[in-house]
Amino acid sequence: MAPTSKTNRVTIKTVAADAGVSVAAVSKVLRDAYGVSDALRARVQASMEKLNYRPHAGARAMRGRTYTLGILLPDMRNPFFADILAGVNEALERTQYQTMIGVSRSAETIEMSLIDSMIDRQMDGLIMIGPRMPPETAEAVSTRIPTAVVGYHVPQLATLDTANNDDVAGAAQVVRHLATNGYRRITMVTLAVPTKNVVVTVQRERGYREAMKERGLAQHINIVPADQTAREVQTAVRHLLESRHRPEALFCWTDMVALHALSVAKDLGLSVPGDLAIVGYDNTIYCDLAQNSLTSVDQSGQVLGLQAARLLIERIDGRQQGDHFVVSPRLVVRGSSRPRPS
Amino acid sequence: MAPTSKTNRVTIKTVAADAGVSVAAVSKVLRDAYGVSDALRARVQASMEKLNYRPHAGARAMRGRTYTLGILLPDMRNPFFADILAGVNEALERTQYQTMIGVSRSAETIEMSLIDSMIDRQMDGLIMIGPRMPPETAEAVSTRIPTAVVGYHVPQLATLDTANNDDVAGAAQVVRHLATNGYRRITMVTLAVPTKNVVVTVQRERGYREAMKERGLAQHINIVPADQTAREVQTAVRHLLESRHRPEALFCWTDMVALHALSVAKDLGLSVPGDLAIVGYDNTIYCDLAQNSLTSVDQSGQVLGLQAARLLIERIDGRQQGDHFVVSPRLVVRGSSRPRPS
DNA sequence: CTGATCGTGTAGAACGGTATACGTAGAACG
DNA sequence: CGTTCTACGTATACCGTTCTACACGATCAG
Repeated sequence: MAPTSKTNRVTIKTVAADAGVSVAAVSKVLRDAYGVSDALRARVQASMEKLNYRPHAGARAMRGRTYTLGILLPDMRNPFFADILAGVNEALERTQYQTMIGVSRSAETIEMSLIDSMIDRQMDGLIMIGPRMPPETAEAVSTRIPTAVVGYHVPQLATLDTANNDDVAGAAQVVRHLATNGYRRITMVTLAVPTKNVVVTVQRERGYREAMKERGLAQHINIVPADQTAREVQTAVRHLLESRHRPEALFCWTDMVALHALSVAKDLGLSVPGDLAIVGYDNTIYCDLAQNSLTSVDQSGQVLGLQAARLLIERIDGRQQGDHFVVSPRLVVRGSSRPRPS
Repeated sequence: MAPTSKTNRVTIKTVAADAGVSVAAVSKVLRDAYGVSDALRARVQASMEKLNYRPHAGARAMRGRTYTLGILLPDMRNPFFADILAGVNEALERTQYQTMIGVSRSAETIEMSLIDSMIDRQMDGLIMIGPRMPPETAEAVSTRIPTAVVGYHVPQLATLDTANNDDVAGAAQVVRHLATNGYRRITMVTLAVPTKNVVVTVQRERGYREAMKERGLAQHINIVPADQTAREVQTAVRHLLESRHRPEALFCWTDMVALHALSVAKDLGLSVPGDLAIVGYDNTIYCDLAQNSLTSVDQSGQVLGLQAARLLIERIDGRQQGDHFVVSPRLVVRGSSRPRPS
């Protein structure tokens, strides 16, 4: 038996009685609704304070808003997501909204079941971060609940809002930087997902491809997919670095992969960047550690999170057309991609 | 206006009508309650399936359970917490329970407001991970909502359950290992928090102190506090490594600190472990990367999470006495603490 | 002076479930 | 054969809010 301690919960009725007004009046004060005098408001607020009243979210969910936003995260391990969350929190600081996080472990089935349970819990809106679902599904979701999405390219949709960095440009910057520093055999390590244009990795692959052609390196284009797990990544990279035509540089779709690549390189006795340059994406805190000194693309996760939250609230408040925020990525050069000794 | 689309929501009434039974009967099936025949159950379940019915969490919260557990996390950046979450998820896989995560950013005020909002949302129970609050507060929380806590030492309390590793033993293992490998000036880098015995860091400090004395190194005992932020940690470590009597080894209370220490050491041109041994705690995924090769203490986050979830559900189901799970930590030796060259 | 308008507050029906109390039919029992 | 028990279902009060409809007094326009 869950001890709901029904004995003496302070409800809206208690407050109303204490303040000597009707329940409806208290509700109005709570919702900041029209038709309350300053005097009444003050009286009610004093009572709420005194009784330490807190509205019951479940009851609220029956009719109105819950003032809770759901956040869908692919995994807990990527520190980049922490930046995004920080931005979301910043945006919500001055509002009534709270967040609840769900972790999908990058599986579409878990993703969908989490979305369902967020809807069951009457979340007012949903922020999805790098979802795995196809765009039709995303659109379907957005018709059921106001939705904003980070790291997912669907600028054509009007039913949901997006916040992205320009992944094509970011990847292109990486390639140009490496090419300028004398690297030619640049291989990209990407994520093994069904090729859908909406996913950030596919956008980065495009940027990589285009920039390689632009620099006359088309014959060196090589995109290697690897799964999310540490083992998969390491075996893929190891295989690559032990091959006869070892790449001169690796462009990894995310920092975590780049860190694994650094590890494998070190294991194989290769020096970075002497024998191999490595570049990541996201510019997470680990890049700056001296033992990594990893060149990476900063896509301002905090800004993305902040904008996504802002857009979502606008939409909850009634906006109908899609709004799509884009930030320019910025290459942060560190030791792992210093000019190639000729 | 949030589109609550009241038009055609499938409720328990719809299901009851479709199955040709009463609302109460459907509710019984939902709750797996006593007094339903197999035939009725089957019929109702078929209807629910057909109509794609999903119970409304808010409505449920008014009287019964929400089947949702709140999880309180100090921060998103420590990968150790991902292990714990994995364990919790594992434990809940076969149950009806779902989780909602809140991040307190290590601030007691945020912590308390998150707890309040979890209670407002009628969570059936709460798992707190490494909370910052004093034990009296934790006890107060546990009287309001069934609570299990990970990484928080309050074995004397009966109102809440705990899952811990033996932090004293873990720290002692580190010191003994370093001492055996020839290190004498072993300094501990800990977290700057008000000294409360319940916190893991304080327990680890105790283990460090005891083991140092045991090995006759009492005169080298040195515990340096540093805040959670990257900058604070780095300046503290830098100050330490530039001092006249530079320590021979650093025992860091968590891996993140150890990684920063590695970075500072590399910056200062110190070789690890040649000039300085470094040991962390938690054995997170980063320890195993070759560029870190960090000796660390494994406290099986997954097991802790799993046990915490198990204990919490037991308590929700009515257990009154406290249950306290303890796992033995295991030292994982890597390159950063190899024997000292004499 | 009359009716309309405005500002403020109240009453009470939802909302979608849960849980209690109770009805009923058939079986078991003496 | 009457009584009690058991198994299964139903009717309905209730949970704590929101929100629509409306009441009421004061002010204002004509």
